[in-house]
Amino acid sequence: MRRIDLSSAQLASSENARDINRDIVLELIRFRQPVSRVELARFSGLQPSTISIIVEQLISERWIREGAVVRRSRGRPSTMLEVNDLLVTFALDIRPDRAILAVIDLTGRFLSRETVMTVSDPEIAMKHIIDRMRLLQERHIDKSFEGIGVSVPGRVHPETQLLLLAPNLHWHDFDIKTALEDGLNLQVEIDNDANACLLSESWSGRLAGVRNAVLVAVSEGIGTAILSGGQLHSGYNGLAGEFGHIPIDPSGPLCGCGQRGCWEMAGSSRAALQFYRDLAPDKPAIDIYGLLRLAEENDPIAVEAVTRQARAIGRGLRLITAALSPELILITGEITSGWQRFGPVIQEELGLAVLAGHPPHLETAGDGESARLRGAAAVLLQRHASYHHSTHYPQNERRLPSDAIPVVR
Amino acid sequence: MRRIDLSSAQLASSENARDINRDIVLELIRFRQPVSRVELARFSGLQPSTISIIVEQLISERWIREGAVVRRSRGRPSTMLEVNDLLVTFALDIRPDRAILAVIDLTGRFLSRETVMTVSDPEIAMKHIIDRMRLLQERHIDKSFEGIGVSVPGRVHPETQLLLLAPNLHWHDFDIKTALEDGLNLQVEIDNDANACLLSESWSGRLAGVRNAVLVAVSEGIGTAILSGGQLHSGYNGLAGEFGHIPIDPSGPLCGCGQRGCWEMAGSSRAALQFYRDLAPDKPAIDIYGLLRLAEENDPIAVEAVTRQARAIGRGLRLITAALSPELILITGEITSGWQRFGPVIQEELGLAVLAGHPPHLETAGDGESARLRGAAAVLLQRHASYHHSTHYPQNERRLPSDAIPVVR
DNA sequence: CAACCAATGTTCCGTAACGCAACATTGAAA
DNA sequence: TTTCAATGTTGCGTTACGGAACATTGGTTG
Repeated sequence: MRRIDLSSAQLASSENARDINRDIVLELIRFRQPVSRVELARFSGLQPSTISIIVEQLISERWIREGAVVRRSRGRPSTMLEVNDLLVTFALDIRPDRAILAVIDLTGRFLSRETVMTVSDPEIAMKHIIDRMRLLQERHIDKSFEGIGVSVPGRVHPETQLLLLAPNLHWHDFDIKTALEDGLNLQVEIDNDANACLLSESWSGRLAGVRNAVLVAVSEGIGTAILSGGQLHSGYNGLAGEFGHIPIDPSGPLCGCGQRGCWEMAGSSRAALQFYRDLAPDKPAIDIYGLLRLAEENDPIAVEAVTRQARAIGRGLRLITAALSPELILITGEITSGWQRFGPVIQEELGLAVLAGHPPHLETAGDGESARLRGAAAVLLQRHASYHHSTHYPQNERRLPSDAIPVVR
Repeated sequence: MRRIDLSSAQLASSENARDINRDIVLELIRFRQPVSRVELARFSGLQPSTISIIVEQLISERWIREGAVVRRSRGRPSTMLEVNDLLVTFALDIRPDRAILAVIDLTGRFLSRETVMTVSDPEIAMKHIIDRMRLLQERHIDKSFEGIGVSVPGRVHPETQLLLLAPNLHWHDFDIKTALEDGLNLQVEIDNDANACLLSESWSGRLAGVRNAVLVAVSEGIGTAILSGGQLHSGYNGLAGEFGHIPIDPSGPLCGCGQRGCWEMAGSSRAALQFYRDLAPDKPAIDIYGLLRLAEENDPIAVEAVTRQARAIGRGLRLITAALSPELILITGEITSGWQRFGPVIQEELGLAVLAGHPPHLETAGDGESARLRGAAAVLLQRHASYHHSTHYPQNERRLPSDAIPVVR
């Protein structure tokens, strides 16, 4: 299949081929390390000669390094290649009530991970975070910090990286990117938390071969991320994926967004707690983990509350399926800890899909916090790597005289 | 931005660059013809030497041809290049009640256009269509027919091109592609009618620079097509875009699909007629054009019926906006003929978007029938051109031994 | 214990791209 | 008739990848 939108396409030159193949090789090393050059040639389909050159480049750029020399029964021993774990990134997961700061290496391993503070005033919070980052840099003095990836519970403008929408976070009009860049002189990349989770799954190799997927993060609200054609769909201005505020029940309760019966108001963890309170107004207040524990202990009211939530989630997924027909739907959030019981409920509701074809596969994605942190790191590394290349091989700028392409707009 | 899904990526070689640049050049010629080689170099950013080689190739493949020699005040005259209008395609737009057959050249001009028949038995209908096509081939004996593009009111499997879902068309289990291929020995490509309309807009250059858009085809039902990242989003199995059956009003009437209050049941032309019948049960039956004419003549009941439809359309668009945040929403269908009056109603309802950022631009796309036909031609030409290249430059197949890439699936 | 040999990785050459600069072409303007 | 400005072509340098010959290496084998 050919790209449709040629008029805005970049010109191609032979360097493009190298960029693509280099990425493929790095990807292979990430997943198959330790791996020899000849194995890379076999796996990738590239010639050993080409692999050697690409590997030399990747080593000189410190993405990878030579490791053990492995002797087999016959022949020249192979020099194994592995990802260079001296390259690390900061990952910052900002939540409504706290922030998690981690140091993650290229393989996705956590070198450190700490809860930083209760967020109140963004200025103070950021100062605190920057101080902690300086300490971590000193502690990992042998590592090279490539930048800072940030996951936020809100929508971020793809260009300016300013917060556009973060109802659960009271950090409006605060420029996270600039604050961090000024504080540490590192590259900063910010993205939505659901997007980060999806990127994390992609980075981990789980989405290999999957070109259309949706990740649904069920927590206090519901956030979604869309993978379309193997790419994150951020929409114009980065606002895509707000399925959480799609009306699913016009007779439902009023949502903070002003509409009635948003999906969030029935499918989120907050909604499950509300169901529980409605069903058992006299019982003591609990949190979502308490509710799930009760449900696991077969407390009928708790089971009913979470089942209602699960049904609502399933109904929303049906809608997403009609809209996007993804191959795979990934769920993260607290409800995944009760998956054996409530996964089938969601699946059943999703299976009521009215249209032809199989419903999408439904699976859980790992722990939300780790996923968001790894995703934040992935966001950074993706952009960082691109930037890296483009400085090595300055792309020809396509000259666009004022009358170049008729943009009918 | 870098592609996420590298593990399924094809290897790149220098031929890729040529393919991309060749497409860019052909695109430029399509939009700027007649155009000289030097102009192409200026517009594209490629060197004149490179352009010469690419142009030579395109001429030898008969995509373009040399035209007039233009003398300017000074210097060597330019040899203008233009798209070769001897290359034509069949475009077939299958509708529930009829089929339209056209011959379209590379520039999108119609060389012929006729309504073929009332569709009943697909076997007979197809036989009739093939006969007409043979006649047209004889009539345009000087042209070279590159293939047949087909637009159908239903979903088509991207690989097998079999009808998956066509509630309004009773052609189940009939293999259109094979029937046409066997009948005429031409390449056949089929796609959904909404996708065809979107491709037609893209082909016409209207979507230049727009990477996220949604087209909404409002007729008896509602069909949508999604442009994500500059590419058609067909979803897994080609079933994406079924927004028409998204529940928008659970208390609404029962839809043929078994659900209650589907968007189609309030936003389609059929719904507008139903509104009219409900409001004026005694008035004589009319069709949608009659209703729109009445509305234009300020018949209050007709105005009310179409206004209800328009509001429903706007509500659905709000939902699409929350989900996908497109830059542009295009509307086709009968209601566009009352756009001055009802466009603002839709716009107003869309403007109630609860989220940050501007709502998408809302515009009409041209006449549905022409768009579907041009889109059908575009579907064919896109695939045809890709095929063409791949035979000229056989891509290296990427060897994938059984243990090549860990597909965690 | 030395020659063998199988597997790894490198080198060298051919081909296909694009960029760049010198050059050829052309015909009106001076 | 000469000049010259604009178009288009040719030839060379660089960067890709593919392919085959070659170098490397160390256990295996006689």
